[in-house]
Amino acid sequence: MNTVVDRSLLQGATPFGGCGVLGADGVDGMDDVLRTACVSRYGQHDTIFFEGDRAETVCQLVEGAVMLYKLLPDGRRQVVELLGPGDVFGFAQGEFRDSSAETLTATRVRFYDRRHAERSCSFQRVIARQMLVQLEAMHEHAVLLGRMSAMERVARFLLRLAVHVAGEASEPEVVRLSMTRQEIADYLGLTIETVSRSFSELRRRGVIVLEKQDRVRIANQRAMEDLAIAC
Amino acid sequence: MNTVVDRSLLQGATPFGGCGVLGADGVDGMDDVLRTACVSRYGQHDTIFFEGDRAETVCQLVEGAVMLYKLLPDGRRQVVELLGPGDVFGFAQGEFRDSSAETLTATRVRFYDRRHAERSCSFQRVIARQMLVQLEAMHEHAVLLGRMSAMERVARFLLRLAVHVAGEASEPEVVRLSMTRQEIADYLGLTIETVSRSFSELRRRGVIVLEKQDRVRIANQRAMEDLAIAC
DNA sequence: CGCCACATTGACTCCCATCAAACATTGTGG
DNA sequence: CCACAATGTTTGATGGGAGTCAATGTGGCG
Repeated sequence: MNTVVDRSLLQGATPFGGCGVLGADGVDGMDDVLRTACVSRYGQHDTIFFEGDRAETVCQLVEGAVMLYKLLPDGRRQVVELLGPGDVFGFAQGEFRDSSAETLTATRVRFYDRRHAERSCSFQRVIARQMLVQLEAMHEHAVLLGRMSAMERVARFLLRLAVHVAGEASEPEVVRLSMTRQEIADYLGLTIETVSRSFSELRRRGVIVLEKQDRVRIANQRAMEDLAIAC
Repeated sequence: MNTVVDRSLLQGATPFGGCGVLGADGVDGMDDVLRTACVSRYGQHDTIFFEGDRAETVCQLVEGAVMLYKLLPDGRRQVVELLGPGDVFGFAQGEFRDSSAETLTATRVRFYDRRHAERSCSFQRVIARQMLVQLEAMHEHAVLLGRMSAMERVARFLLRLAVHVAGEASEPEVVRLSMTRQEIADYLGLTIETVSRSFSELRRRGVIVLEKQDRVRIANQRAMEDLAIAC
């Protein structure tokens, strides 16, 4: 007596990607969750919600890319997560969102009612899975932020995007950033100048080619991996 | 027809603390989960598991404190999480543990069988909750690692411990670290010397008093909060 | 006491942030 | 179509915060 579950709910992974997870079992509130879901479209650099907003929905990225970030009172910003199709976000522990969400590209987002989501077993399963994937990604990122040099951070960032794009059909080893230098800097815990200098240095060494400002070809995969320290 | 659930399963929060969560509903595999659970004791600085170990259990901290850390090939270490009573850890996305777990104090840990845990609805609910709490803590920590000065990191660290200890009966504003300077450094993304210098600077300014090496009295709460930037 | 591990302090270096200016890219309107 | 903002990026010069290396201090325990 499986409920019919939109397949898109059952994808999800983290930095810019999505892979399979299963769900949909016994009798629970899944019907409610799906019945109350709705999809919205966003342009590039639109805000989906702000840190501190009341968290009445759970969001799932259907298409596009989203970043979550937090601000310090003096304006310093840290991008805490990059999300791709299938990823779930905006699920808060307390009453309010713990970070802001902004699109990196044109995007479609599905919203579920939080009350219903919390009641549904299948949904909890998907959430648990998602949170776990994101948590492990955060552990990785903590190592990057706490222990890596600027060059290592940038190399790892590019390599990671490359791996996640690899699945897609587009030319291999050409990564589309779809982030400004400032956004990359705020993700990697660096300044825009340091990110730019790192790109230039990689270009100088022939490790990458900047096809356009937001398109990077990885010319020397091996050198890249050495710089990123085991990836 | 509620199954009888050990209350300890239903606690859990993150940095060194635990607060309530509910669980235990309908018919699911919770019985199995609990029947297969067992508790182990550890001394101080014991390893519970290593990164890369097969992840066949899910762990819950009953008593004590545990840190999760990751190592880079060249030996650099990043402590990615601090856990207290009630916290769940060691739940892996894939087949292997993504980080190592080491006790900071004498500890009791309950182990659940992963297969059973994945089947149980109640358990999934607890896991989802736990992952969420930890994920939000990681977001906070990413800000610290990516965007804060050494002094801000140390101040925030102390203040955070103080808040979590506050609930307990012990003297107010006296924080027990139960971590070496090296462990603190590896958590905050600093070196041992920088941590030590920051403590000394705080002492010099009269913001803290070092009662013993691992006991810190926060003498000037206000000054501390200013240093930690809104906490 | 004297060892041992851990912590503190000092001197020096270097990576990255900061400030500033030039350069590139895109879109707009004359 | 080009001039020209407007935004985003790169490059340069400089300084400071934190890392590194080394020596000294300190507390715990056999």
